[in-house]
Amino acid sequence: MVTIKQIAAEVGISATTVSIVLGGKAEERKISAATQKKIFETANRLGYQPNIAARSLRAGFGADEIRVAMLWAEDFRASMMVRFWDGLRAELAQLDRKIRLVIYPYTNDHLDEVHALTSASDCHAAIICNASDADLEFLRRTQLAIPVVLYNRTCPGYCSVNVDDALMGALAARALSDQGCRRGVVLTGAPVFAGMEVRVQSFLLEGARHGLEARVAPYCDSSARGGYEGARALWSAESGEYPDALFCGSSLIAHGALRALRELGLPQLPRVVAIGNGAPELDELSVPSLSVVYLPMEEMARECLRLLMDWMSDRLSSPASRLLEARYIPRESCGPIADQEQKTIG
Amino acid sequence: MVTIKQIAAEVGISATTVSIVLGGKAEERKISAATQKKIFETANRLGYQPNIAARSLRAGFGADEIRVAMLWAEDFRASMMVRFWDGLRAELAQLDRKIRLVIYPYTNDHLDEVHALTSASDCHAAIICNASDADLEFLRRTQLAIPVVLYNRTCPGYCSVNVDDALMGALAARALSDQGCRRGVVLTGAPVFAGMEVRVQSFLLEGARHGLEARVAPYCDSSARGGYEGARALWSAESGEYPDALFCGSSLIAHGALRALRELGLPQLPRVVAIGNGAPELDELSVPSLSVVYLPMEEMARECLRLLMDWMSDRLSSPASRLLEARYIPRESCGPIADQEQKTIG
DNA sequence: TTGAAAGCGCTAACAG
DNA sequence: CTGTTAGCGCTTTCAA
Repeated sequence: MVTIKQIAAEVGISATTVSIVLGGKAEERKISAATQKKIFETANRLGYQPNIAARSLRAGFGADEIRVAMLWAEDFRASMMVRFWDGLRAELAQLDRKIRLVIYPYTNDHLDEVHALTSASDCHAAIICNASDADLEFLRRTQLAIPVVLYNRTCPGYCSVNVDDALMGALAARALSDQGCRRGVVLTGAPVFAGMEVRVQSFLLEGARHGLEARVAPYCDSSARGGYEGARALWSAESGEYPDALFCGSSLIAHGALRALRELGLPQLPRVVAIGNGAPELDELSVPSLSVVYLPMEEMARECLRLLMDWMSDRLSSPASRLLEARYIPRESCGPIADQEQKTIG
Repeated sequence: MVTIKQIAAEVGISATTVSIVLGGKAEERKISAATQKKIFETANRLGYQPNIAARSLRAGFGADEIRVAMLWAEDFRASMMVRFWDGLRAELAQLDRKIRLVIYPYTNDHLDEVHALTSASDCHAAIICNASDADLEFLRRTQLAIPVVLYNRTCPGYCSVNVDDALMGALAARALSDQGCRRGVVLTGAPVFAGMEVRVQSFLLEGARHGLEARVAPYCDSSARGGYEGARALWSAESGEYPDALFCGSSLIAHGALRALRELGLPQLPRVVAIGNGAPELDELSVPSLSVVYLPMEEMARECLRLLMDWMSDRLSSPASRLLEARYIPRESCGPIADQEQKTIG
């Protein structure tokens, strides 16, 4: 990288003068127009960019802030980023410490390439979201340079905030079976981590236990369009009796599916339950409104940050994990669970 | 802020040793357990946090990256942040330079408190989104320390990327009047910048010109719920003839309104057009699917970044503005515009 | 009108 | 086992 020293050498002048000119203080320091011109030209020619770290160090600014990285996989879940971000922001507002939150997009299975984790010179701490199995494997065998909390994943030696994936699947099964459903379909995207499969397996198991026979449809794209096309294909292929229950891996998939089912003009719509990972607002207003097993993402984000603060300030003697509760929220697409004591299920 | 020097002084030891211990190299450097203990205790007691700027400078890491701030107002538009962020990410992938994008949330009317803009020691450049009129006034009278591009705002002396607000309103009016609508309502949130009012005024004007008499409803909350409640109130209050056209200030508002209108069981649904600032995917799949005047947010984000790069590398001799095209996208909630030459409207 | 020197906080090399 | 020194890139005195 080109520095003011290099520019100075190139022009045949001192670094001080270069700093003055590039810092916009040429007039008050009465630097000659000729010198200014040469400096600007050279800076542009060499593609000079100031070193931010050097400037902040010198200015002393930002020394009091704690920089926390929010690692978010840049895939179909990008649209869900805001809920998590919102949760973190809400928690920040409560905290006394000055924290700067920085989003680090990363690619699944390439967490090992994120320099901020393996060096301590980029961030003070990090929250890792959406880790894939390969990413978890990397974490397991690596000693990171900074304290970290995992969102909805577990890994030995790490703090984490989780929901009970098995319970989520079971709740969905119970909701549908309690409404009298007997033939179910699971429509979901290709699993990117073990928990997704746990949800589905648990759904199948708990369903079977309550008279709901279900099968897993071919994986669809994890989007509204994926849900639309997936549901359309499923119901079009059906020759005999239609399924009376649909369990979707995400609310986006469910919204697409609902639209498709409606278009098909079926005599009777199946009941639908989804993992509620999207904006609740949209789930409430779809036609019909969407019943979900609600993923308390904002609350989990807040908990991640709290845990991280505790972990950083040594209030925790060893890595801790916290489990947050996933609730079933009945809406029009599927009625309530008969048994009030949801937590005993599974 | 507490530094390793202070810890060293407190313990009665050199800064080097403190650095070694806190850097996790105590074993290989054979620092005595007693010293380590004292250092850790003191660091915790004083609440030591390493100075990131000093570390990066020392490590030489990050010197090659350009840090760009994305300033986004933390209000109801937070949910729209992802589209913009996605657009920027797409453009980043094309660029040769190594750029680090950092989201800086700010509060409208308080842009002047964003230190990153007035000091050059935090970021190399910034993209300012959602500026309010007060924020623009601040920009007008201030000489910022870093190059900046404005998203969907204009301000003398600044680069900006815009859409034609008047055209957007006019397109909505044309779509509705071309479908034979005669009585319209505008449902929108309280305007946070002049462009929102321009859209509405232009809608009213172009409507009147084509036989569509419209009025502006009381401002609703800028959310799906706001649209739901707003539409419900409007149609419930109606005694005589119902409006046959609805123009919504955002797609979220429209989705709420659609749901409300459907619930009311009207003999005939009004035609609906919204400013398409949400995820197109959702507009396509609502019931009915939503016709919008599409705000090309991702494309605008990319253009912001391109403009910023040009501006920074001195390829522009003076601030430039670019205008992107807003298109009407007919879906089920309102048919097409008869005149193909949309751009001549207004 | 310009330059020399000091120092922001940290760590690596080297010396005891 | 621990300390001294130097220097990362930059800006701000202060001196010429």
